Amino acid sequence: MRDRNRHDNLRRLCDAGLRLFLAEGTAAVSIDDIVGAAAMAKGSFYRYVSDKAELVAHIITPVADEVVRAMDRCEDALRTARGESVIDSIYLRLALELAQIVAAQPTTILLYLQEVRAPRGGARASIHALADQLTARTIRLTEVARDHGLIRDVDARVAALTVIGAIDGILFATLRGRSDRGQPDATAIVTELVRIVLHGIRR
Amino acid sequence: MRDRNRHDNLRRLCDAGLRLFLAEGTAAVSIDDIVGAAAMAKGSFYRYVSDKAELVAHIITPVADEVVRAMDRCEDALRTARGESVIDSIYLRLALELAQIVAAQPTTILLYLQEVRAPRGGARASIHALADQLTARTIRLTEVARDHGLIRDVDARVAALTVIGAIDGILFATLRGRSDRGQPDATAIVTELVRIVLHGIRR
Amino acid sequence: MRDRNRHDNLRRLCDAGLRLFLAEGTAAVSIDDIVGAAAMAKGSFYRYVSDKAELVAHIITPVADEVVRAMDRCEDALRTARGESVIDSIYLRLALELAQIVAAQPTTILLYLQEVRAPRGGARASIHALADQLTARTIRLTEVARDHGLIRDVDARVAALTVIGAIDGILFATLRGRSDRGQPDATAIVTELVRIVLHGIRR
Amino acid sequence: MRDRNRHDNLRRLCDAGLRLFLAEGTAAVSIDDIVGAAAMAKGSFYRYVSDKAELVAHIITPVADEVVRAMDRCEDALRTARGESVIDSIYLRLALELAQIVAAQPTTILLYLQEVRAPRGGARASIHALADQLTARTIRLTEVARDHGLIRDVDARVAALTVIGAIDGILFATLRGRSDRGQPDATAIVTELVRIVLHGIRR
DNA sequence: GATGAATGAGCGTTCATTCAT
DNA sequence: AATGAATGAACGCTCATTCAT
Repeated sequence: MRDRNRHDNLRRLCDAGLRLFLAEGTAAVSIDDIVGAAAMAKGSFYRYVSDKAELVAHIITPVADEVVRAMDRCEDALRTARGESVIDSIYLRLALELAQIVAAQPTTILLYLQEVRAPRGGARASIHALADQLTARTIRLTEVARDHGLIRDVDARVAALTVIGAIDGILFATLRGRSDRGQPDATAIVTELVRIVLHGIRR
Repeated sequence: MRDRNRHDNLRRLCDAGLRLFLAEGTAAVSIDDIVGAAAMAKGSFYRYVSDKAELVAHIITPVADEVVRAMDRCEDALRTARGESVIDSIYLRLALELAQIVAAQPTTILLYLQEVRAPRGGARASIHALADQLTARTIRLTEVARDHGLIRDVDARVAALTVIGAIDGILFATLRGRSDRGQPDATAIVTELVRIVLHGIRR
Repeated sequence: MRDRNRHDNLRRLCDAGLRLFLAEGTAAVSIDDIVGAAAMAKGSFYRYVSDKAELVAHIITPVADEVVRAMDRCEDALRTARGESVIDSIYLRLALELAQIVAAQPTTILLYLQEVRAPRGGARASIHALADQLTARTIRLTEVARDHGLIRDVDARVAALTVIGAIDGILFATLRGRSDRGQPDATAIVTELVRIVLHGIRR
Repeated sequence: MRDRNRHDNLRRLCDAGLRLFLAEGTAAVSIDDIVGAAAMAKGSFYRYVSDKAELVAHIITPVADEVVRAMDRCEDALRTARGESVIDSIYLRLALELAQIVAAQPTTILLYLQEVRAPRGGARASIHALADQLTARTIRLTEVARDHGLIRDVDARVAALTVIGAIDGILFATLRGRSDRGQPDATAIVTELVRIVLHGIRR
């Protein structure tokens, strides 16, 4: 009962925070704004999180963990894979898993995309932590793919950043566009992304 | 002489502001920080600009105007163009002109890319104004191209946002990456961008 | 049984409070700190005492009562005493009784000495109450002594405050010094105090 | 003119702070209280000092420096002195110099005495710094005196702390007593102190 | 009786903005 | 024209106190 309440209140803070962060940016939202939107006293905020950065982390981390796990599974699968068609399906699977995450949590992903370009600092530690994980894992994935002869023999780091940049840009444009007028459509997004990635990188 | 002085001081504010905005984000930089870095009294700030948003505008607008003019020239040329090879060269010319702007003002472009995803509000009016202009003109360019049968018959708005998203993402990754370790290389960036755009959109 | 529990809990609060008050001062210790150190819920604090001042009173008052009773006994004895050697032994007896209290409750006495100089207010009501009692009784003792011709014919108030000041200062230096490195030694303290008082005041 | 103003305002803050600190203790006085008493905006406080501790330091340090210098002069004089009467006059001179400081700045000295017993921490850094200096120098003075055979052959540290404790206690009782009903009388205080010190320590 | 969640006033501190010099 | 002192609203955060469970 107590735990239930605690969980509910933390959820209300996260929901209110996410909504406000998307509308005004993490830097412009005050603790007062958040507790006001969550219909809660100011002091209660600090019962659930130690500061705004931790609230952002509560919003980001679950999704971040899912994303990182999907990429790790992809990397593991690639390391033992043989045959081009198998490898293709491994990448496709990653794309589908990521698309499901995006479809399930579009607003959290949008928050990430919205804030990740801001310089480190402020309440964005968890956002840049995810960015760092994504960068490192994408570089490793690209190295594995190149070592399998799947993609052009390019600098893995440059190719990885380019891919991330493109996906990130298109995803943001899509999600922000949708969020401006309704719910995002996961299928459309995934189609777009897979097309871009495969067209841009494959030899 | 008076004007000369005024111009120099405004320039110093812009330079200091740009440097700080890139390092910490527009939201996190105080007027005190700016006048401190510009070695100027706080009161003088308000003699040159009315607030932080106007300083950002002073930094962004010249570059924004150049970008918009280049796109307008491209649109004008396209409207009267006949023959596929001519049209190809018109697009290439746009790409080159934009690349020159990026190469000439990489930090200003980086500031734009860094801040454009943050929600409207704060000191970002001029940044979102440029974003709006870019979106509107890219959509029009896409419509013209589609009407000429140059690109696949897609929703012009979706295609435009996708292209902007991809360019924007790659450009940011490139510029931020370069700015982390030295000066950006315009030629490399142009090559990358042209390749992406042509691969992703042409039929 | 109920009372036993109540008494134990109050004791735990007093012990935790005394330890924290000595380490950080009554003003700097929060109710949270106290219940945390006493391993008790915050709400329980208010079941046992109404606020921090009352907790301080629970710590101070028992010792204060002992001190006051010893002084009262001394005063009573003096009022009926005849002969210088008798009177000498009455003073000596007071000194010994006080020394026993100090030796039995050095930390409580140290808390008193540490806080008594802070202005009235805060959680110090009981501490200043003891100070007031000490002052009043010392003045009366001095008056009695002067009336018996035992000490120089000085302003009793000035002499009393001087004696209190000196004892208080030396006692604090001794107790704080000892508490810095171990348990205080009652005998040494008594010796010191008696020497000072008798040297400083007697004719 | 600007400097004049700055000096005046800092002075107003120190005066208001000292008055409030004496009335309520440094811990209980808020910045709001201080700027209210100094008839100044809250933000101005931070133009003159960085926090409450620095304001206390501004009040204490000038007096602390005078005290320390007087003790250093005494120590220097003692190290080269020959003959008991010379040495006596050196101590007397120290007592007079200290008495002049007390007479000139009784409220600052009272603040020191009032706060020095509170545990380290809060805004008391400068107060404990002075306490440390006094302790160290008193121990050295006592060692010199003992080495000259001027005082009983005791543990210099114990003797020093005892002397400080006694002076400190009497001085506080005197100053607080006076400040309760009027201006302190420097001559009376000095007489009392010299008598105590010489009676208590000399062989 | 015991708990700890909830509250909101109050704290120290920062900052954009104004204005006398 | 240039300065930087002055302002006070607003921020992040703490805390004594209350009260439903």
